[in-house]
Amino acid sequence: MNLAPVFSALADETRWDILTRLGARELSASALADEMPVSRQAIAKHLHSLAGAGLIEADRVGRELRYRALGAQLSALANDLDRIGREWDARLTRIKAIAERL
Amino acid sequence: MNLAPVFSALADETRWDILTRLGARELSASALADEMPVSRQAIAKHLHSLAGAGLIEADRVGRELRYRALGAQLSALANDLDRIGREWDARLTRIKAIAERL
DNA sequence: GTCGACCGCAACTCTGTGGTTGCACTTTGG
DNA sequence: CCAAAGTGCAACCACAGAGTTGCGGTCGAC
Repeated sequence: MNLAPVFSALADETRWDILTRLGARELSASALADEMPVSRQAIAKHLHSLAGAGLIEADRVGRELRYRALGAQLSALANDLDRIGREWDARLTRIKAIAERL
Repeated sequence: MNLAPVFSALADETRWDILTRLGARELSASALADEMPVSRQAIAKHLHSLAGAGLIEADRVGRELRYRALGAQLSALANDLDRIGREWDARLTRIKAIAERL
């Protein structure tokens, strides 16, 4: 599985800011733009890439789109990372065990 | 804690390629350049940013630097992400519970 | 001691993308 | 019904960074 695209979505400071705000409460693009120092269009682009990475979802409420963060996606990513990390360390300890047997 | 720098270290495809190779066995910059389609200097830059993010370490062996991936760092990151993801989802289920009480 | 392998630094190119402004479209609220 | 709020699309600018080439330095092998 290819993790780089998801990390690239998470790598931007502004995008992470947006994500944490959406983790705390649902917000529209305009509402986010009101409380952040960038234009609404910049926010909209970030929301698109975040949605593309499966990290947020939107619901229509009246004429606005309320976005919310999807924690399950983050947890799934965390699972993959943990698995990979353990693999690497397992290899190291295996090597070390062989070395000590000499 | 500021996660964006680590994310941006993980956001590049080539860097993941390097990381997974180092997860399988220790390699020098030149050795990596031999088996990858980019120059040694490009590899060296990636190794610097990966080391800066605490994802790899190097040992001197003769005149070469052998790099290895640090799985513990990945697992630590995984922990943080999982915690955050669960927080977000916990908030959602809390809201949903309140909504259903009406 | 010398040659070759490995590393590091510096300058340069070029693509990707985060940000902006401007305009047009839809929809709600009064 | 009309104004304003909310969104979307397009063109443009500016900077970051991934990649290259070139050179110099250091250390091991012979």
